[in-house]
Amino acid sequence: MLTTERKALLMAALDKDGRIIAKEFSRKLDVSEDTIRRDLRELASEGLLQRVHGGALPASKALADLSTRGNVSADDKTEIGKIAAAMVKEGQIIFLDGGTTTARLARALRKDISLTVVTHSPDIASALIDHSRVEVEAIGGRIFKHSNVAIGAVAIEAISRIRADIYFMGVTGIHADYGLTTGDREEAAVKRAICSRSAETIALGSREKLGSVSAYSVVDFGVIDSVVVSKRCPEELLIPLRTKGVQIMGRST
Amino acid sequence: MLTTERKALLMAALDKDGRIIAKEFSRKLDVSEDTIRRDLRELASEGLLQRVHGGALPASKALADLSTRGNVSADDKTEIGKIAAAMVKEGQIIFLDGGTTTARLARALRKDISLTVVTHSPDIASALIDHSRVEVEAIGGRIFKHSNVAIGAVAIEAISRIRADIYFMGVTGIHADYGLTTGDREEAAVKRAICSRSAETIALGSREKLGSVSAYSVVDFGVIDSVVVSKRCPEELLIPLRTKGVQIMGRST
DNA sequence: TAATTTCACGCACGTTATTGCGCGATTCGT
DNA sequence: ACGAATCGCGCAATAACGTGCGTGAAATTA
Repeated sequence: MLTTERKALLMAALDKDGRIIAKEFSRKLDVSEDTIRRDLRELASEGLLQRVHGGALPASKALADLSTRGNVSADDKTEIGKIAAAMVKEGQIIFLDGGTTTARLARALRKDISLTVVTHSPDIASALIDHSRVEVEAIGGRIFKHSNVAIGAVAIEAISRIRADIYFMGVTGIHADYGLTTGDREEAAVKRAICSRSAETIALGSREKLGSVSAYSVVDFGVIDSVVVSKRCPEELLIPLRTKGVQIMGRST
Repeated sequence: MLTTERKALLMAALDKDGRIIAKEFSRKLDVSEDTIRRDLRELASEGLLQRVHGGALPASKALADLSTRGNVSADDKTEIGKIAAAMVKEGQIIFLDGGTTTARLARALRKDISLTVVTHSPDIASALIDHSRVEVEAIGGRIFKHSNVAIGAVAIEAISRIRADIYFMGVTGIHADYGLTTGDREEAAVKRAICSRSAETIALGSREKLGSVSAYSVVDFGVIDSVVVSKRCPEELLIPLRTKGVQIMGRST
């Protein structure tokens, strides 16, 4: 049984059944579960399927995709959202990035708080519909499907007309040497534009972001004022950041 | 049964029925109620649904409107959405209004169709995330909470830079004498702006809209090209419109 | 051909996730 | 206000996970 052959069988089965259960295939193909898991991991890293506990699902299942993405360190993100929400003061103008962590922040805002939220994420805009005293200013532009935010020249132009008190930035990588990074060039450009229009920038860093690096640099430390992390976050991940003079928030509370 | 799969089923059921009853799913999927409750709790913490005693409901009112249960002329809207979606041709640029009927239109679009959708509704933008070949252009501006669409000068300015093939307009009133009307002055202004930038304007009229009038006039017949109605719609409601020379679509199919 | 490298695989181990159940608290319907 | 249904939480058993390591086969090199 060739590796490639086995992977092809896995993909075919996924296509047919809409799901793969690792254990089943282990028996069916008479290889160890580890091997199947390895295969699935590799196929997942190629984006051909979506790895889940117990097996795999099609990659295209946006629903499964979204819920899984949100599930990575979910408690972390909720906590960070709460901490960040507590930093917001009545009457401020804040900019909220797209992403699951900022979505938590939006939900963690007091229902009766009165402020202005600017966002280029349709999801964030929709999430704030229940906050009757929160004025929402949506930034338009071409929607980047991967993260569901508006990007491009139109978005950047619209951002340049805004002035915010705080920008809560979501990134995919926070690294002492490489600064803040994200997976898309245009998204990075938008984040930079927002930075330059905000009095204060605060990055939200759930555990898996710390110490990791993505393809495109957003800004270096120094541009951002602080990083919010959860209490759960191991101290050793923070040490490199502290040496860079980054203010860490949410630890001592 | 994979955990993720179960969650996906829950979301699908919520989408379809507009509610989830924990006990029912416990039996249907043959797992304990605790497991369902846990799933629901987790999905709720991700903002994907709203937890209630006994089960769960859609996360937001907007999403609740999309479910077929407990909605005014829901089937009507679904049917109209399908008819309108069938009018869209590959490669076109279409403008989608906010509202539940246009949301159904968006859902009714073929998953593999390739076109550009312009919208000032965050909900519509989010709804199209699964349509990987649909390019979404979001119009920014101040969000009008009542209908959750971008309005104001910023929105109108952004609209003025777009040129669309078809505008699918949602209104709250369609009346032979008063034309098309809606409940907000600024929303009416936005609709007019979109009209003027679209080669063709098609109004979507679920049954309860026909013959009713709202406070603010959008446009008169003559500006719009046709009205889509459902088969269920009583003929007598249409007679006044026919005398005005409005083209009625979706009846003879 | 013999030595060496590369690779796939399975196994063991410690870690994490999932699940059902019991319990006391909360909420709902009457 | 009261009984019943539902809830959240902690616990323990089980399943699944990732990783490091050893083995042996295949490929490469000398």
